[in-house]
Amino acid sequence: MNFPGAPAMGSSPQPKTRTDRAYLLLRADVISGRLKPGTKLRVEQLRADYDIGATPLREALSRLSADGFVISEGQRGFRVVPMSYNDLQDITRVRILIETEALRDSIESGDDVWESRLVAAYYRLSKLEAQAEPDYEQRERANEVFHSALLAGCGSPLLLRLHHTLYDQHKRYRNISLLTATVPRDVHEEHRAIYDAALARDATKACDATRVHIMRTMEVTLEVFRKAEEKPASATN
Amino acid sequence: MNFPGAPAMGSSPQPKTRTDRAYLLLRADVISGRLKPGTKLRVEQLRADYDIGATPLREALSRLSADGFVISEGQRGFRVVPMSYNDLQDITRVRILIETEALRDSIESGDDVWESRLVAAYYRLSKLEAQAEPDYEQRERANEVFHSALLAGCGSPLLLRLHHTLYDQHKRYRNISLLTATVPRDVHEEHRAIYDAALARDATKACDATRVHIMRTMEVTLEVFRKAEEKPASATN
DNA sequence: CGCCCACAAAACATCGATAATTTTGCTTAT
DNA sequence: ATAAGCAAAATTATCGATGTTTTGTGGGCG
Repeated sequence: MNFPGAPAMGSSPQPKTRTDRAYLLLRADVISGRLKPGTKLRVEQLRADYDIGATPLREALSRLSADGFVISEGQRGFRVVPMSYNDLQDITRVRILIETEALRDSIESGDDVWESRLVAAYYRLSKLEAQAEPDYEQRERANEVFHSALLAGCGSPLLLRLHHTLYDQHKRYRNISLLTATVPRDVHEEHRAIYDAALARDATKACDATRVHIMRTMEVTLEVFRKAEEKPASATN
Repeated sequence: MNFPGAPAMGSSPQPKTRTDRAYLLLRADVISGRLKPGTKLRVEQLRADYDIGATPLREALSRLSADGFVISEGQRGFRVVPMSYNDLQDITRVRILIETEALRDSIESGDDVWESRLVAAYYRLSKLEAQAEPDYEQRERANEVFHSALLAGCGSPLLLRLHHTLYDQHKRYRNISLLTATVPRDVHEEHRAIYDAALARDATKACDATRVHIMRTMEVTLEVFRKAEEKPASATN
């Protein structure tokens, strides 16, 4: 009764194996903040929460530890990687390094397809950013698509992979700051600057704009984060 | 991947957990070339070879797949990451990016301890490189220690971590080219240039020298690698 | 003669249970 | 009362066994 299987549906990535599902779920929960920094990840607990066996869970946790989302403490289990002022600065710094390099490459070697995809992504993002009543969920996704589109022309799989991981690690910090969103900031203008420079094939200008953009993002986040650090309401669960 | 900030020590005498041992053994065997590119990693086989249960092995393989040493193919098990001309170029490029950034930082903020360790590492490396009858094992280790010492002053844990992984991925390519060692090359001179610039606190010059050094290493390896690619003797096992 | 389907064998992924280790809580002596 | 030492409890790491998917092979049909 096992047919060769339904044709692949690209849009909804239903993970084929349980390890993959566990990986994606845990990753998403760490990034979204549902799993708080420093939380101990007891396998029994996770087993109940996700309805996945211990083995695939441990495998997923192993992968995540290599990615830097959780830490594997000797024989004392796993816990969510803590967040810190210094860590955010470190991630930001490396992200700038990786992203500007990839962007430069992308701009210099991107073809027509790259351009048109970039235009589309920017158009969509602009529309969402212009909304008076923002849907953060969609906006976040559009933001991610836009940044990916910028780099898509880059010829280095490694750079893209690193960027993906760093982007999500950074996102974790950004997510906690969204809650307390604060400082006035014209994000759209920053995006526009990058976009214009990219289309004009001015790599240096685009990289500068990207640097500014990422730095500003970090600064806003740092602000919120420092406050949150003073009164730690983290669940030690 | 879990490693302390400590400089590379070849062998962790007794990894605390079996997963760790499996991880280190597999990693070493992939890097050394004992496990050939593309080889299918059958769990039963590994189980027999390393005398470690299936669970820790799978966890180790998961970590390695996140590190980029093996690939996890859907429901079709694991295999050693293939090697290719393009991959080497990609790794080299990113390694240069990461290593020069870390080096610049290190030079600008390294203290006395950093300096003295660097002197020691260079001294040892020089001695080994001057030997008429080279011990590649030791030389390789000294090389690693030297490069680590150069970067040790860098304030970014992330950069160091990335460097460590990239260095080892690069090493894998270098190892296969050692067998067919060929092109005349004054490695010591390249090291000296980096060393002198670093001690003189000339970051730009040191980065340039590093770039040259890494590029030369890649070129030598590419040479050998291209030949090997023509007559593929790889085990499809 | 070749292609396709069905079946069998192998390998992978997963589960439940066991062994080993760490943490916790309690007792006792200073 | 406090700190050290021991014992129980919780939790992790690991193993052996079981279900599923994939792969290889042979026979039937066009």
